[in-house]
Amino acid sequence: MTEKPYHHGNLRAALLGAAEAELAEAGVEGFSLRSVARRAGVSHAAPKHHFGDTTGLLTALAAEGFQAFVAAQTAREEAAGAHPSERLLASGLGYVDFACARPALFRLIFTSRRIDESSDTLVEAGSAAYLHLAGGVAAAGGREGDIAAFWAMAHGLADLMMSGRLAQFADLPPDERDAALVAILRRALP
Amino acid sequence: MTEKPYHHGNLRAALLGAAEAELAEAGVEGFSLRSVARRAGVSHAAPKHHFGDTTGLLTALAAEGFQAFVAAQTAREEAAGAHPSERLLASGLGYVDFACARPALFRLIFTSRRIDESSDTLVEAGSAAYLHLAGGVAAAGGREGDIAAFWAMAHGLADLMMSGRLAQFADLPPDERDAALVAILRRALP
DNA sequence: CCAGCCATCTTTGCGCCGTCAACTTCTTTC
DNA sequence: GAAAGAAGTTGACGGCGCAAAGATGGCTGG
Repeated sequence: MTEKPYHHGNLRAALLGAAEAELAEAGVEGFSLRSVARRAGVSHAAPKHHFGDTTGLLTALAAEGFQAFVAAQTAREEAAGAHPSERLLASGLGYVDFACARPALFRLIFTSRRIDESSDTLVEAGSAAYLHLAGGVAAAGGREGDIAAFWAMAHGLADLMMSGRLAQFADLPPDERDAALVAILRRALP
Repeated sequence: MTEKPYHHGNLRAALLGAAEAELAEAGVEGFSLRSVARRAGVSHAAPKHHFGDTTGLLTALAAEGFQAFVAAQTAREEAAGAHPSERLLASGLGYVDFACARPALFRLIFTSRRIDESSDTLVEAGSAAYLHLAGGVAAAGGREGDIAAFWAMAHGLADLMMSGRLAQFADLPPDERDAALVAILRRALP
């Protein structure tokens, strides 16, 4: 019955979980390190040892976010057929999925000034995400310029969907929504 | 020799200017109302009377931002020819121009949770921006679905360019850069 | 087995921040 | 020309990020 052991045991993971919850509720702007600590049931200075400061925590969260971001794309790809173009389109749907499901994390990753862009783990995770996309485009017969085109289209759709600016699609039933998005994504295909 | 008159005279405008400078330097995350007041040379509580709170100030700034955003697009359109499709493509370049020239304002407008989305002036300014885009797409022979496609492409390019993720284009000389962007935007044309 | 080391967490303190309330100064209006 | 109200200031409050120093307890070498 260790009610409140002095040592948490797995505080790092608990803080990351609390941080994402905090991020989802308060957004990057309202993010508070002390609030995260309260969520995890520890003192307000406890995060320091694991992450240094707010930037450190958010950077670690962003690195994890990139992995989940790629996973969302992969999940869609695996549900698609074997045709490379279809898989790339599915990947685009996964891109949008992630943005809509975890908007605060999406924003943190792509537009926050509160993360350390030079962090090794973050750079690595971000590069992996880019390589995943570039690989998909290449498999679909795309060349260098096609990467930017498909990326921009998928990213634009994701960002607008996430911020509720394409309500016309958001209100559709899932399969129709996906079909509408694919019809647009297809324009950016190689 | 009114060294420091008690009444500023045009504090509202001065605060808006200081706020954009603050935004550009500190970003939405690091934005500080007190710092804005210091920039304008007034007491820390002076903004209250004009904008209420931080959200009020940022919301007013965002509304102005939307107008500048449309202006950036219009400037490009007027430099383009008379052909509707070319004008729409030029508008897309203006979209990207604005994002790159005033990234913090772009972020404030599109992805900040720190503005009052229900503000009348903001909604009006945002609607005007949307209608401008929709009008351009319609003039180019586009239908309902084409709006989302072109918007997403322009927005995605703008967001990625702004955050330095398309360095391949950013490093190009202006005309080549524009040509590369137009080549991509063209895919989203009706 | 136990002594000490070290990672982990808490407490305390500092300055900055946003917001509010009360006050002062100026302008406008009747 | 005085009252009324608009425009700024001052002071206070709690919350925040961060740093330093203390408390706790797991772990390792003897």
